[in-house]
Amino acid sequence: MEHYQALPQAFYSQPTLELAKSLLGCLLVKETEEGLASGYIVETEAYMGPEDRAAHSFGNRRTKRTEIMFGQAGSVYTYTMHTHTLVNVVSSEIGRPEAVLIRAVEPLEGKSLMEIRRAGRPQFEWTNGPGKLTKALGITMDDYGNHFTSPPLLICEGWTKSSFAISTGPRIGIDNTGEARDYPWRFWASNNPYVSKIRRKMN
DNA sequence: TTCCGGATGCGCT
DNA sequence: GCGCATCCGGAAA
Repeated sequence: MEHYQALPQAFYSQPTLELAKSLLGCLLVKETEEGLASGYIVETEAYMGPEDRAAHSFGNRRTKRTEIMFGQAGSVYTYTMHTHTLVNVVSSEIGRPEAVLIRAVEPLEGKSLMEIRRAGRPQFEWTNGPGKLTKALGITMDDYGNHFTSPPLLICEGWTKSSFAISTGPRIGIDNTGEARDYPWRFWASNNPYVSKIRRKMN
């Protein structure tokens, strides 16, 4: 992990919607006792704090779980839901609880490890969803409150910005949140096979 | 397409 | 304390 150069703190000081786009193509790296695994971020969603009905921090809700969202940009916000761990990048200034959810990555290193962690499923299903990528990379609640500039969980420079196109659309899985449901705060690398599948909703 | 695991938080009793 | 909902995924039906 020594030869990985984490993006500097300054990277995280851009506005949340900008950060959500800037994170696309960056390399997410996790080291565990089993070994190192990494992938390029190909899908993100922005959660815009107190005014965003879909955010855990809506209305400045401040609990043990959301506490880190009020902390320094670049902090790791992990939470569990329905048995899965999801990972977010805290953004905005201290006291403004905004974050970017990492929804999908493209596997780069540690593929044999990922295959085992993902129970032998085909490669395109290792990391094409927020709960899947944490399992494949070995991201857990132990990462909560750490910072993406320090091991064992890093965000590093990846693809050059001009090498791929960015698509935009509404977020996934937040159907019961009023108008916030339709905000186009999901970003992904166009035509990338590792972007998560849109969950069919049954209205 | 339907069901449900199981941590977290909330609103109510 | 209890019931319910949730930024999901896998297996059953």
